[in-house]
Amino acid sequence: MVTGSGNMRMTRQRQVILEELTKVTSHPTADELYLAVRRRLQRISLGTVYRNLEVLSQAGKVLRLRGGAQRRFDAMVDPHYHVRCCNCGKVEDLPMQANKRLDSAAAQICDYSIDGHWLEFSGLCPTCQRTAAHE
Amino acid sequence: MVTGSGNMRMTRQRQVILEELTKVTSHPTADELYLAVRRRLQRISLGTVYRNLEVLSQAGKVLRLRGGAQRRFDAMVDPHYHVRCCNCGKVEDLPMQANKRLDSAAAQICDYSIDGHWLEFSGLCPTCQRTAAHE
DNA sequence: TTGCTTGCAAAGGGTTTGCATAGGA
DNA sequence: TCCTATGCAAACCCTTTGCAAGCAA
Repeated sequence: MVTGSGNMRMTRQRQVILEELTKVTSHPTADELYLAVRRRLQRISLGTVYRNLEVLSQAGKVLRLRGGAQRRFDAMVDPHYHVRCCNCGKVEDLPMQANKRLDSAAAQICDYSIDGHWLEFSGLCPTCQRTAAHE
Repeated sequence: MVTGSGNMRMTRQRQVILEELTKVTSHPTADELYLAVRRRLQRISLGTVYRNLEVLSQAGKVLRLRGGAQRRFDAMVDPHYHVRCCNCGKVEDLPMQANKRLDSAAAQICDYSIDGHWLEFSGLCPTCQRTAAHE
């Protein structure tokens, strides 16, 4: 297990980053989160946001999304799935329960010790569907 | 559909890139592939490799893997799943059939027009399991 | 001949890092 | 006090791009 929250100091910056991330469901990038946090801590630096997101995700308090060109983050750390719009890149949570049976199935057909999976759907979001229809 | 192979010229570079990618199952990065291709075409540039991987993936002849810090590619374009070693980053194919029912399930619980999904397992590869055991 | 492709090199953009200072515990 | 965390800015790394020359069709 690599989920030790260890001796992590709860600094004001770290706290505000976590609070702002918890406020939204938009899976912001580090930069988007930086903009939000800066409204409360004017002197915070982007580097601090990156460093804290790294620390927080190692402590299991933040989820780092896979895929996409840019890294995205989520304060919802319970296993869940996502949909990503293949046109605008938006990512949303899916109210679908993570299926642990997939892990056992995978474990049976390969020699890895499976500890989880990532499932992401892709498609057009409603907005982009409308845009596409007009073309 | 955006899968037109269009009027793509089959240049020597493009052909060798595709051939070298087809030879391996290691899901190489652009740079790794560049090294392999350069053994046959000494003057090829990394930019050309990137450009061709982009063109080939838009033509549906190459699969661009998601996730991970670096982009990886696969000549196996039929839908299939992967396992990624969370220690060394290696990616392998899984002999597991892609489950289309997942798409319908997702389509029912969100308003995206789903056109596919990405399923990737994570765990320790046999090599890293052994390394971990010695510590 | 036409215009897509290439090699080269520079630019881009997101993320990481070194360093002196600040500040939790 | 002790040591981690911060702000700042430079460094990094992968990827993209502009341009003149090359080459497939």
